[in-house]
Amino acid sequence: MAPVTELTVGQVAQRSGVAVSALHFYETRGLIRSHRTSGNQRRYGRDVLRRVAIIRIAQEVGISLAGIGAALQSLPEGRTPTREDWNLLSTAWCDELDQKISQLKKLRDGLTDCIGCGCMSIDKCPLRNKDDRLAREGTGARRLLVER
Amino acid sequence: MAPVTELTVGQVAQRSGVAVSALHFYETRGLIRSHRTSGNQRRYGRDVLRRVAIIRIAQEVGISLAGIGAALQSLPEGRTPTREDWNLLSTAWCDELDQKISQLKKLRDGLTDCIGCGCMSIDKCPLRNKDDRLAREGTGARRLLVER
DNA sequence: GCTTGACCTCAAGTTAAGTTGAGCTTGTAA
DNA sequence: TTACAAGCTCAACTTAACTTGAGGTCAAGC
Repeated sequence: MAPVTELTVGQVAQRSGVAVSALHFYETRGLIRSHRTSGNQRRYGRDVLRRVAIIRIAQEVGISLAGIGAALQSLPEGRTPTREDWNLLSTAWCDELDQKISQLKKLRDGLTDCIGCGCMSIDKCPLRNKDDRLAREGTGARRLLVER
Repeated sequence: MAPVTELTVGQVAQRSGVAVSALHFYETRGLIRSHRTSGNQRRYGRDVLRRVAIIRIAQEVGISLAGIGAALQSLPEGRTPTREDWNLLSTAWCDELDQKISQLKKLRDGLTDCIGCGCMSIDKCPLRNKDDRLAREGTGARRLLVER
């Protein structure tokens, strides 16, 4: 058997749980890289599994592929990510996660208030009325409902 | 001036902070309703503001329009939502929110562990390896990274 | 040496949630 | 009564993240 160091796209797909077409797609987006055999088939180093795993985790956290790409770019060109690199990324993403969590919490608390309090006349509900307030404040400024 | 009970699409747009085109769109999706003037222009009852507000809140919470539609369907046909109805919806959505929050927390804690612990060899990282484990467990079953 | 399954490329399709534009109609204020 | 802002419909475009399909190549086992 050939050394296990090189993986075909199918093998990567199976081990990572990501479809072959998605791997192709990630490649077009510059998120992963491969070299080709003489017969033009993709071959991946084992580190691609790390990358794909990172990509999936980040997506799960709600980061766009573009964002993930940017983060991965920050890694020294073509280098297999070290623990330092990973550390950096996960710290950054952890912060993003924290932000998202607190945003959601604010919303939830808003809803909770709406349920618990007497505001159920709806018309006085703080959440419900943010919109209206915005409108009255003038522009159609598309501010999000949540305070940032 | 005519009684303020009926709103034009433009007025709804302004008061709700939602674009006219979005209101049209919501209507095609059955999320809001209007009747027409003899000249075929939309007129809305004031309760549309409630509906739109609910829609926006739910979206903010990460619920899809389809999901919102389903929830709104559960309200008695064509009735203006009462405080009871709203209560029901917000309770349900609050639960969804809670779930989302705890999902994110799990992910964050996973990341945090990865940062703090010695697992930074990456290869032993619990997050990183969920994929691989899945692959080994057999199918390409597209399970999400997070436990539910 | 042939069959078969894995690969390859490239174009087009998909879903969500709208936006944009064209061409035409209403409604209202001067 | 006329101008012009606001409405109307319908089709097409947008972005993200892929998937699907067509048409053709590669490689490995029998």
